[in-house]
Amino acid sequence: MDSASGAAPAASVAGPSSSAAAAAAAAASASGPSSSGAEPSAAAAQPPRVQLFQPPVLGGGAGSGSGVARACRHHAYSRKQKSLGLLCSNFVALYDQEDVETIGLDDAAKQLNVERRRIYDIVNVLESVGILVRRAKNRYTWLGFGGVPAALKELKERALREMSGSPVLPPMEESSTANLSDDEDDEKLEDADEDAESEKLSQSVDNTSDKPDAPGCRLRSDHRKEKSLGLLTQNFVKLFLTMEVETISLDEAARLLLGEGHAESNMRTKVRRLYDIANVLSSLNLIEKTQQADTRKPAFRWLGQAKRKQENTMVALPPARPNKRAFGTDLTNFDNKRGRLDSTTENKAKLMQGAGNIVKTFERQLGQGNRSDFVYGPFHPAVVKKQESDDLTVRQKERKTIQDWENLAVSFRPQYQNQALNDLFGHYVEAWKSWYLDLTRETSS
DNA sequence: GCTTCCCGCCACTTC
DNA sequence: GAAGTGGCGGGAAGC
Repeated sequence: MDSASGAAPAASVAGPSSSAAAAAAAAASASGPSSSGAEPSAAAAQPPRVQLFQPPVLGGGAGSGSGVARACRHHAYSRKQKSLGLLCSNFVALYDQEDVETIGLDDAAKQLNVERRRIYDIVNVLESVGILVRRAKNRYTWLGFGGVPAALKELKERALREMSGSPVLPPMEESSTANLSDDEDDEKLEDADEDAESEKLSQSVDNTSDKPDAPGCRLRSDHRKEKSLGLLTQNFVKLFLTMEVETISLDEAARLLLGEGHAESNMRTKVRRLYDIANVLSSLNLIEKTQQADTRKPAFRWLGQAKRKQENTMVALPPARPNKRAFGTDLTNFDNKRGRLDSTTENKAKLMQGAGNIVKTFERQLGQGNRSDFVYGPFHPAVVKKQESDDLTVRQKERKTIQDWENLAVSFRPQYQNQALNDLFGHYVEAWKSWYLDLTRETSS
């Protein structure tokens, strides 16, 4: 299959960033839902009805040999056209319709003209933020963006529960012991060490959705799950949710999620995955790429729902992103070598620096004069809030939220094994405290 | 030269 | 045993 030749009239890669997705969305709605609630079989048989941005097919979906694919690479190949973010936008445009209920992976792969493997990536991330849910093999149920707030809330609560001092693991939970034994049994010992050490967030995953099978299998699948993209996504999001981190670099995130003292290769792998996740999340407008103020390192800022005006129109339009790189245009130029992650002291210094930045941004938010701009939670309806900013009920709501936060701060007993995380958290507690005091004074007057 | 991230191999899981 | 799932890291595009 010659790929490049068939390259559909790419809805303009060069066009306005969102045009591809927008066009996709428009086209999608014009031509009706693709695999609407219809029967799986029926859906699978459908030819593509939606004219989405069609990247040249390379070595994928059609089962072409990778050699051919690579051979085709020379002309017309552009990563931008095949990015996960764009794919995600198209995916959302395709399925975010009123009458879409179920999604078949095959169908999706076919419609989007990509290989299945890529669909798994997208779907795993989407599932972890509640946009869809796996129903059966090959079948997902589309929940849409309406499912996001609940998912995030759930995520946050879970994270808080995990961190809230309750003994590291629920007795019956296999998590950490399992991890341990699993790791020990694992043939990849070095790997295991790192994992065992770094499960602070991962072990959290009370991913009980799976049937309690034979213990042996369980260990293995747990181990696998612990490294899953979905889980990593959740933990990444948790960083934003629980700590209200406004921006975080992928390096930091990887470090936080992985813990210190792990192999560099592990870090690299983690960061690679985080790139994947970040691209998807940013195409959902849940995060956006920015730069850390002083280090000028690329980082991601949590947008949550705050910036999403209306659920329905919020169909994954990448934030003014003329091209893939634009969203990360200013690539870091910090002249560190890859090995930079090895030095623990340096790590620590950097983390603290990062924490400083985060606190700064946090403070910036707080001190922004008109506090009504502050978004308490990821899904606080910022727009409404603005309108009613001087409304008493809003004040009360705020107050309640604040109290919630305070409760959190008080009841919280984060037990990060990672010292840096502890330090980081300390900063937040301080920030919360002063903010809370300040606000209490105001609201009660 | 470095960052970003696509691609597809292949191990593992599920049917 | 076959099909589905997805971790993983090589290596190339992009800057």
